[in-house]
Amino acid sequence: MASQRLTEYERKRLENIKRNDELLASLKIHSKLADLSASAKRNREQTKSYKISPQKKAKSETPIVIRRSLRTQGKKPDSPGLADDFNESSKKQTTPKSQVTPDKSARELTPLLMRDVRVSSEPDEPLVKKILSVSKDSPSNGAKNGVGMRVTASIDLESMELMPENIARVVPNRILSVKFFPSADIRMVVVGNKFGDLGFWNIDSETEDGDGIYMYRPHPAPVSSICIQPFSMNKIITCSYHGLIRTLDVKKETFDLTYSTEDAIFSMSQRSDDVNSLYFGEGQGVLRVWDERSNSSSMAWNLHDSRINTIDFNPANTNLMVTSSSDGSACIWDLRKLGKKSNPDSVKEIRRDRAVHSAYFSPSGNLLATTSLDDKVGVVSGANYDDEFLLYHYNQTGRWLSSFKGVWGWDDSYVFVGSMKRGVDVISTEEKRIVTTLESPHMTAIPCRFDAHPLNPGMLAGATSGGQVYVWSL
DNA sequence: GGCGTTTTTACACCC
DNA sequence: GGGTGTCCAAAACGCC
Repeated sequence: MASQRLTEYERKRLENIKRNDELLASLKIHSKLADLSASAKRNREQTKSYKISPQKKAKSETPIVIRRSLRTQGKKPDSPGLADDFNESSKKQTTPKSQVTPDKSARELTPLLMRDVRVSSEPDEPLVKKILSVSKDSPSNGAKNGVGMRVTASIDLESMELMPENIARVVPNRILSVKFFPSADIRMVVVGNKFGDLGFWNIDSETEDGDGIYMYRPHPAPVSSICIQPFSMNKIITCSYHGLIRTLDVKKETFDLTYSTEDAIFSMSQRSDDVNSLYFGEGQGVLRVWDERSNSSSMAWNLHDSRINTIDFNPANTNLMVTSSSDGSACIWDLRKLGKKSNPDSVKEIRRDRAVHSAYFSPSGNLLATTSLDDKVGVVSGANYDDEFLLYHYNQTGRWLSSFKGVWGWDDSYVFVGSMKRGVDVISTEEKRIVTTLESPHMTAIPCRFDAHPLNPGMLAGATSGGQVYVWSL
């Protein structure tokens, strides 16, 4: 039975390898064609796009898919013949084994050099320089905005615009996570895709360094979340379905290993007032808190019966946390009352008929928006979040698209959520309806995942399942 | 509650 | 501009 399975995976693996080779070959040809006749092609090919480094391809593209498909299907990753496919040079077993991950192989515990996992042909220097230049300024950025590092503003939806130059294909394939650098000084977007690629797009730097697009492969499986430390932006934390949390230290130019587990990590978040703690959702409903100072994890709480899709904190009271889960609920928790029980009581449970893909507190903390597979966007309000309105919103993204997650803008007025009709539906919490849909002829795909720029009102990034990023601005 | 099965269907490429 | 191949995820349902 088991050996039959393995044979099946081996077959699929070979198919995958072949397909990836073909994909990469076509990309290579494509980029060469683009160089030769850049402006003669269609609109889609004129937009900025990542460029693959030829030397990195064979090494980086093929094995990744294997480990991912095994992992996500719950198979042991170290099946015969697959153990040494990632990085042959680091087979040494000298790395001390972490108490969290007794059976991880050594290669995964070693930090990855940025240049070793670089997939794009762009050199690292301009990106590193840029990030280091803004991370110096960040404390002043934060201070002027007080708690939360977020600007509150009322914006005019009509003036939000998607300019053609603010569109780029940052990575190949499906984007799962998108995040702006929390700086008012640069416009930089970071995205994570299904293959484990991390893409950087410096929107303003096309003259200095090509399209300003950089791509790395720190993970062998989908990048489920990205956190950027607002007070030290040279630290970029990423987590993956493969069970690893890696922290990119831009100063050291390494992707360090922060945490490792056998289970998939589906979500990750930080409290705005505590940069040393990392909250993440692991496996089928487990929440864990990682303390960076002690380099250890707290006890694990069993908050849900299925995967935790999002974790968010109330900006006005970061002791209040909300989790959304595929068990059909979103729950609010008081962190001071989680206690020692492995199954603590929630402050409030919001039930939905099907999986809840997101739950986010509004900028003031007074409202909370959920997006669920029962085709609803819900907004709860009131002293105990007991008042609720539910809005029909078609959320059947199917197999090829990342699920929709409605995000807040820059005050409590609007929730932005992807539309299957190639647009962004904007829900007014006051009018309790979709008041407008952001549309553009430049959008060739459906934006699924969003991030509202924390310091730049009106600037919204939308990421697609084809690796594109759209940035609206005022 | 744990499992196997069924269902969903957008996008990019290529001519 | 239209046809075709990708895809092997995730969730719900049915069965025991």
